[in-house]
Amino acid sequence: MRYPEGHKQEVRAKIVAQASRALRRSGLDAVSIPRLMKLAGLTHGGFYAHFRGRDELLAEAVKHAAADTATRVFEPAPTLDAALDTYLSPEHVAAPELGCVVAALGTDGPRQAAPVRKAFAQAARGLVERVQRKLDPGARGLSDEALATTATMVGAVVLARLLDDPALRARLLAASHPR
Amino acid sequence: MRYPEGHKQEVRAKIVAQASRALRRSGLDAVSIPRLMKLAGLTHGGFYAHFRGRDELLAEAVKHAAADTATRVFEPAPTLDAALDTYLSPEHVAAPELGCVVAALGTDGPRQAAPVRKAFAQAARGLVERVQRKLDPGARGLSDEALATTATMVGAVVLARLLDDPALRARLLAASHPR
Amino acid sequence: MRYPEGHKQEVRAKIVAQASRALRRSGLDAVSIPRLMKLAGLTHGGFYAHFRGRDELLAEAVKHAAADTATRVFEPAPTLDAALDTYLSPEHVAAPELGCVVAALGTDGPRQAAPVRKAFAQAARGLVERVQRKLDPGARGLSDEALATTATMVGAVVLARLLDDPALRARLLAASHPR
Amino acid sequence: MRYPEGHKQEVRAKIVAQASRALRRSGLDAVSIPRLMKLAGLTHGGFYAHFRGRDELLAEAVKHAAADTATRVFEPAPTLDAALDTYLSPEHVAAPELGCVVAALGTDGPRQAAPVRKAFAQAARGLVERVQRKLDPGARGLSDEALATTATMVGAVVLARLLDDPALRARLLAASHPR
DNA sequence: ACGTGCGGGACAGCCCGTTTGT
DNA sequence: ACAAACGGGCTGTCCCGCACGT
Repeated sequence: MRYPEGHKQEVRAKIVAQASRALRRSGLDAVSIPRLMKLAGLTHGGFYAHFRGRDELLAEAVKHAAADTATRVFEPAPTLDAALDTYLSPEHVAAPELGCVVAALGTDGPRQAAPVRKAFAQAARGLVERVQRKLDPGARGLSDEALATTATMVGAVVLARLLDDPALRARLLAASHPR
Repeated sequence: MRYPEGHKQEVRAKIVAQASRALRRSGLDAVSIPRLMKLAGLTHGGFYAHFRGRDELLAEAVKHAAADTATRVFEPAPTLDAALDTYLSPEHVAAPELGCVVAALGTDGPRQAAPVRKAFAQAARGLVERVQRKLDPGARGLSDEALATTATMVGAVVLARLLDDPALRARLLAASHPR
Repeated sequence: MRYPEGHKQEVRAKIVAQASRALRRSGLDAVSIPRLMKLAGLTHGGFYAHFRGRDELLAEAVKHAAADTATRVFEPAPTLDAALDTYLSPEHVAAPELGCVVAALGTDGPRQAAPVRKAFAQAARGLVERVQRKLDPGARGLSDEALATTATMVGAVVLARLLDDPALRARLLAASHPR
Repeated sequence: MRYPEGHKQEVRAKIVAQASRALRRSGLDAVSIPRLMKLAGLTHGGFYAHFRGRDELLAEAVKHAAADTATRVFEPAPTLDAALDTYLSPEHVAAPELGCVVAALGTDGPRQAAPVRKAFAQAARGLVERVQRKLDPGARGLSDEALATTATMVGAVVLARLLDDPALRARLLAASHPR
């Protein structure tokens, strides 16, 4: 083979990782295949060796971003309180490209093609499950508390990113923290 | 004037109204000037007689949508509870083109050009103010409760639109209702 | 009446005069009604109070330009030789907006709508007649010599305007002068 | 490559050829990129893969047309007389899209952007050189006779196309023929 | 696997000619 | 006589998807 074993998987992962960040920073429409491939150090021509089309990449990138949030926010946190400290921090609000894909793109999800929409749905459900697990690791299903808490934290980050008054933004984040 | 008095304002209003609905249904990027003008019964040629450019229209449309939500959701409601009944209803979730612009496009706001971003910021603040007024009509400033409630209701609608399980969606909406 | 007697004729004449110059300087397509009316100190809306449409103005302007050439080039000249001195001068070549409309726009004539084309045809025939009159004031009809001389002088100015070598241009003009 | 070897050159040549004809028939302004590409069997989206912009195409098309005239008029002609028989023929006058670009568009040349103007200048000079070569194949430089003859033949075709009297047109062409 | 290049399609912004009402 | 407004066209740009060759 011309390329080392596992090369393809590496490249694919690199593309997805770049897409995952670019999506959250700039939105779904702003990220084009040429730009994306350039970020991955390639040209746009090779894209279709890795993905059937744009939507397949987007779906993959949304999944990647969701997993990224789990790793960055939920896994290190010992309690829900600690997870919310991170999720509702000014840093998370200021760095959407590294943050929660649901807060970054949630409103765009329902408008996408089926595969992408599915990925968003799974990301949303996964977020609630993460919260649930912190609330009660042994529980089965999703509690009302987990649902409401997730709604609040997502809404708080969305609203905070919209507001242009830093003081109000800080108050909103604090007020949205259960304790 | 070629057209009756106030014709221009009518046409401008019609364009803005169409934009306001189209935006919330299809997202900011999906609505193009040709499509928009066609919805208003015109062709794209005359657009620049009404607006300086695309962003001016978008800003206007966001403001229109925010006012629309105030009219449809908050003004008829005697109490916050009643307003939330409407805001968190399945009908609101299912009809984004008639619903809250913050829930429909919130995550896109921060990525827009300054005039549009400003309109989003004002819409977000206006939403909190509406909630505040229902909570305590005489209050000055925004209370923590208003901020948190707004975050919850916006997040609940965003999340509900993402989820593809109707039962879970209904539970989420109910759980996000303070009472 | 709101405007003094003869106001309309004056305005029409001003528009035609501006068009006549603009045409020869910039070509038929480059002269737009808005620009033209602004040059005449008016807004473009009133244009159709003076002309049925664009072509009527163009035809008028071509006629005006043809008469202008007669006045500037042929009337002051005592002989054909003197007329050619003017027609083939570097000044005429350098200032198309004041020069012969046939040399300035000749090739565009055949592509215009009927009324404009007619005006060009008349301008061309008039040019030959002017030459004929200088050659033999008493003659009836057009002589071969007048036809050939006109062809040469028009072609010389067209070619001279095309060439970007001033020395060659001067030689061309001199060589195209019968004596 | 997706397309056979030399495909791009073929497509570019096809576009230029269509432009070259359309230009001479309809004028520089009348030929738009969408129309042109449609004539070449393409859509206007791909145009900028072949040309930097409109002016690059126009310059190319003018050069192509000049070469076309050389091939059609001058190369087959054994003598200047024969070349003039063709150049001053009713057929040439009636078919500008296949004829001399200087006679078809000469007056538009000086009004174009630099690259196009240059191409016109070269076409004009080339025309004189062709005449010179027929007059005296061994000569260096351009003689007065070649300059004047070229002016006459160009002017005759321009004038002939302007006149709407077929009989007069025929007399003009005959009278402009040196012998 | 990847680079290059091409074709179709869409859009923003601009300008123009014309109509219609005042 | 005027002015606003509308319909239509065009340029330059971008993007997606694909077909090659390497």
